[in-house]
Formats: sequence, C-alpha cells, structure tokens
Amino acid sequence: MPKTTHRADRHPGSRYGNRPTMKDVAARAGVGLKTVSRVVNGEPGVTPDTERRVQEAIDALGFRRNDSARVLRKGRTASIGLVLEDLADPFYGPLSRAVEEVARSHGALLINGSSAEDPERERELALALCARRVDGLVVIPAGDDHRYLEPEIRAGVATVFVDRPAGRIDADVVLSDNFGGARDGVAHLIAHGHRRIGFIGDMPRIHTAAERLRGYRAAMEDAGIPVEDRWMSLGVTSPERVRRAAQEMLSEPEPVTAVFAGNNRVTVTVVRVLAEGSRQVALVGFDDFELADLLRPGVTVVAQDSAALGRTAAERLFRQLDGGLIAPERIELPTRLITRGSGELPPAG
Amino acid sequence: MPKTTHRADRHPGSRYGNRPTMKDVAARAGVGLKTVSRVVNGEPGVTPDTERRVQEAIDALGFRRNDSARVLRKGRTASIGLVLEDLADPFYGPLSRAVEEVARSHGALLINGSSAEDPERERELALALCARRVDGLVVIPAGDDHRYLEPEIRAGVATVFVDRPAGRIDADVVLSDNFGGARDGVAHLIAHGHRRIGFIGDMPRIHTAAERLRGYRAAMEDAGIPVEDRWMSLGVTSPERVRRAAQEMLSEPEPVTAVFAGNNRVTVTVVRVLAEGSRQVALVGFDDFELADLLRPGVTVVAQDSAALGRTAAERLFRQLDGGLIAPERIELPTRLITRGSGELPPAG
DNA sequence: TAGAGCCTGGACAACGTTGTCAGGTGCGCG
DNA sequence: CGCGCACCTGACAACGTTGTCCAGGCTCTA
Repeated sequence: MPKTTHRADRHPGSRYGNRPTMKDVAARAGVGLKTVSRVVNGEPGVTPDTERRVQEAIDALGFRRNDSARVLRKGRTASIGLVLEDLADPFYGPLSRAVEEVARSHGALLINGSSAEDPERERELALALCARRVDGLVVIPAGDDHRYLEPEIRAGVATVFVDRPAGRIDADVVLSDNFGGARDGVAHLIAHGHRRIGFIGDMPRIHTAAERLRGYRAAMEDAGIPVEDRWMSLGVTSPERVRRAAQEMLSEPEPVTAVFAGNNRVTVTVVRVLAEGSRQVALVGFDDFELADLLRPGVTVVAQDSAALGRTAAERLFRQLDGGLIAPERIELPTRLITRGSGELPPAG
Repeated sequence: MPKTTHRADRHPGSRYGNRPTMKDVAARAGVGLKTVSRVVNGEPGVTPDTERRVQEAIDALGFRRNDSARVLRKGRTASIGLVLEDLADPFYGPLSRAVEEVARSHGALLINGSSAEDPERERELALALCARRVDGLVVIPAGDDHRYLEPEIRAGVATVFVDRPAGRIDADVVLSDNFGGARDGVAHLIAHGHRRIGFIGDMPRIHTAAERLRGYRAAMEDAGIPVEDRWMSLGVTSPERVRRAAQEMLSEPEPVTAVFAGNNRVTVTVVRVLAEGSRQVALVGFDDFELADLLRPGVTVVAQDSAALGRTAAERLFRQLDGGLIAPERIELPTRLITRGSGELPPAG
C-alpha cells in the first residue's frame, strides 16, 4: 500500500480558508514556482510578459508572501524586539517611537512588550522574542541579572540596553547622565541659596535612582553641606508614600526649603503636595513632563531626551547587525536643566 | 556524480554562529528528534529519565525553539498587530498597553507600528503585519479606504478598528461616543450661561473630528442658539494655527465667552493662549490629559477611556479568533465629563 | 548555418518544526 | 508461558519559501 498524504495534516490547527501560496499562483499563471518567487521579490530575469501574468495571478488570488517561511529560509527576520517597562508611561512613548523609526529606516518591524518592572516577566518576554528570532533586542532592564541572554547573544542576537545597564553581562548600554543631571539640578538649588534640600526617589537598587542619589550627595558635598538622613526618602514609589514623605520633610522643626524629585511621577505628586500647602518651597524634578511650563510656578526640571536614548540605542543595534561584533560600549547622553520658576524660588522661612 | 549539499546553502544570508536545533539536541541526548519536540512542548509520553537527558542537552547547547518554523508548521503565530497613529502620543500609550495585556492573557505577542497619520504608511504596515501572519489586527485608521484588507480578512485575519471606523469595508469597530461627549460638553457650557461658544477642531474628514463638531452643533441647536461661522475653526492642527484661531475668536467685537476644544492638543494650546490673556474665558476640552487638575483653573474635559478602547477592541479580536466569524459590530464607549473649574466659569464681559 | 554564449524558467533540496503512524519494549493477565 | 495491551520512541512527510543548478531556446557572430 502506498503512503497516503494525510489530508488532516495539510493545514494543522488552522481554521483559515487556505491562503494561496506561490505554488497556487504558479499554477494559475502557468509558470514555475521559482518564477513567482522572482516576481514577488523583484529579482531580475523575468520577461515583462511573464511578470505581468504572474502579477495578475497574484492579484486574482489575493496572494501575500508568507514571511514565516521566508524567515525560516533566510535566517533573518527583519524585526527587532523592544522590552520596556510600561508603554503607557509617557517617558517610554517617545523612546519606543524613536526605536521604531530607526527600525523602519532599516526595513525592520518592531515587536515590543512591557515588563511591568518585573524581572521574571522581562526574562520571559526577551526569550519569547528570541524564539521569534528577532534580529536584535533593545532592553530596558527590570531585573539585574541578564546572564540568561548569554546564549542568545552568542548565537548572534544583537543586544543593546537602555536607561539602565545590564546586570552581570557585558553589553552595549545607552544611558542618560543621571549622576551629572542630578548633581546639576541640586547645585542649581544650592546656587539659589538653599541648604536644607530634600531628596525623594526610587529604590537605590534601581540604577537610575542610585545614580541620581549619588548626584544629590555629590552636589551637597561639593557645597560643603552635610546631608541629614531625614532629608532623604528612598524606595518611595506609590503616590501615597511620596505624599507622606514630602509632608514629613516639610513639617520638621527645621523643614527643607527645597525638594529634588527623583523622577517624573515623584515630581508630579510633590507638585500636588506643594500646591496644597501655603509655604513656598523650591522644586527641581528629574525628567521633563508635558505642561510643566503651564503650572504656576513652572516646574524646573532636569530633562533627559528619551527619544534620543531610543534612537541612539537602535542605531547602535543596527551597527552591530551590519558590522558584526564590536566591543560593548557605554554611551552616556547629557541631560539639560530647564529653568521655569520652581527651581529658582529662594528659601522661605 | 552525486548531488552535493551546497555548503553555502546551509545557512543562507546568516552571519550567526549556527544556532542549535532540535536535531542537535537529539544527537547530543542520544534520542530521536520527535522526543526533543515532545520535551520542549511539554507533551506527555516521555519517561522522566529521557526527559532529564533531553533537558540537559538543551541547557548545555543553549537551545531555543525556532518559532518561525513552528509558525510555519502550525499556521498560527500567537501574535497580533497594532497599527496606530503615533506611539509617542499619550493618548495611545494606555491603549497600546491595554491591547498588549489582553494579548498577553491569550499568550500572544504584540507587534505594533505607527502610521504617522499617513494612509499609505498605514497600508504598508498592515500588510507587512499580514505577511508576518499575525493572527489578528487592531487598526486605528489613518486612511479612509480599507478595501486593501479584504483579502486578508477573507483569509482569516481577525480585524478590529478602533477610535475611527473602517472605510468602505464592513468590520468591527470600537469607538468613543464622540458625538454624545461633545454635545454634553457644550451643553455644560450652555448650562453655565454661555451662548457665544467657540469650537476649534481637526479636519472634518477625520471621523472623530466630524462627530465632535456634530455634537457641538447639536448642543447649540438644542439650546436654540444659532451658530455663527466665525465661532468655528476646523482643520486646525498645528499649535500656531490653533493659537491664531483662538486669538481671533477672542478679539471679535462680540468675542466668544467659552471655547470647546476638539482634542487634547488643541486644549493644551488654548490653555496657553488663555493664560496669556487677561479675560476670563471658559474652556472644555475633549480628551483628558495628565495634570489637567493641577492647572488653575483645573481644565474641565470630556474624557474618553483610551485603555478601555484598547481592551475592548482586543477582547473583541480574540473573540473573533476563538469563535470563528461573527457579524461585524459597532461598539461605542461612553465618555465622561470631568468638571475641574475651567468649564464652570461664568461668561465674562 | 553552426557554435558559443546569454537569458529565461523550472526542478529540487533545505530551512526547523510538528502531526501521523509504526515499531519496539515491558508488563499483566489468562 | 504466551498473548495482548499500553506506553515510549523514532522515522517521515509536510508547512511555504529561497538558493543552486541545469535545460532549453534564443541571439549573435564567424
């Protein structure tokens, strides 16, 4: 008995009205399979007449090339992955968009996912993207151990980290100058006469938060001001806790006269607290945010260019892809102090 | 002469250090190819001992399943596409994130792209996603003719449109109640005593803009107020033009006493213009935005829930995928008027 | 007009995975 | 002790595409 082709195997697990393939197009146009491939890919060596026939068959059948099969054959997917913390965070929108634009200019698509600041989820996502055989990966780390990516990198997946460095592996990373930015911001407050300056920021295990704290300390030390513990509030993330921390600093016997906010979420909450109180307190925040100029007073910030972070990272990624291996590098982008009023208030009381 | 395996063909176009395949794992573990497949996919029917040997080989080689090949074989990609206007726009961040979460809960990845409000680019993107064989497509239309998607939909690509309806094809669409929201917002102004109310909005060829304009007219008509042409400014997009339009309305002999802003970009610019002037003008904006409550006065808005739009659309998409074909439906989500002060100002002058 | 060379088109294998089926082993039961 | 059954395991084809090679027809030149 001859082997039978098992009908049920022809389209396993598919509910689709079978899509036409190149074979179908070839049959309809009365040409060979490879000729269709040539037409679809614009390869030379097809007479105009044949090309026309093939094109007609394509249109008639509504054929669209199956890129999965193409990828399988060619080894490259023309897509890159982006793992970030939260797409809904306004900081990451422009970053993501910038990565997308660079990808687009290289003919690649962008697949992205949010880690929700969960290391395990970051890992899952990154590995899922690798299983899809993305050509490269841009990662905004949530975790601090990225050794799980070693086999992937060895296998040729270009990888660039953004915003925070990779943990326990040597890889390209693009950062803002968190230390310098924070130091400048705090120095700005000091220059306007403040000495009791509060710092509210994220957990120091997060690299950016640690660097900004270091910047704060450096500026204070440069000015010869000893920092008191009660001026610093670390690991504060939820709006409620930021609120409480700010209120505490402001209700001491010798309250702070200025606050440096470690990121935009903190800044916004502090603005709210200050708006409720009567005392005039200076404020500089890390990260710019929309409408900061419309508040009264306008909020002085240390701005980082999130689009530039994304663009730089993506360009670096494609340089890896085009040029083969290059030594991992750490690229630091400058921040910019934008004065709008809140940071120039003199100490009150 | 026997056929030779052409070495150059083994890894066409690939610069990778060859990735291990199931075959390699099988060889190393001393088992058959299919057994590896079974272990990788957690299929039953493998002795614990065999499983352990395979697992060790997997770890040793750093094997990761090639999902492209899997997709080719299975017909489903477990990924969906999202075509939106601009990821960097704060309105789309939460929407995109909501789609991602739903996708994730269905085990799917999200591939997204920005059309930059260009119909041709929308088309390219959507078709590129189809070529990747995404299982479904969520589209925020930039163009107004989506017949190009017909073959795809026929071939089984689930499709849902969001924010604006599809053009010239019959498909699922999830919208905000733009008409009702705008009517309520304008009625709110009328209820606070305004009669000369300006409207600044986008080009009426954009569905949302047209609907909001219709809502404005309806509210005015309900109140028996004849609308004057000079109160309406349509097709205004750039901040400069919004600025000019607002200034004109306010410098008429009989200036408007209130403005209804057709979207968040317009609202923000109008806030700026009003902040510069001395006259007190009421304002209601369509779309909420961060910090609207922190401005003085707080900005009253008609809020749409962009996350709910995304969530609803994605859920609908997966219902299509799970349940087969269902009749296209138009789902309209309610908007919510949030009063914060700017919309409750009485007419001045 | 014959031969050389070019151009077009097609046959075939291979990419890495999964579904199907068949073979083999060991165990329990009669 | 033998038969049947359950359970593992592996061989094989197929998914849709592209790279390579070859065949055949054409043109051009000597």
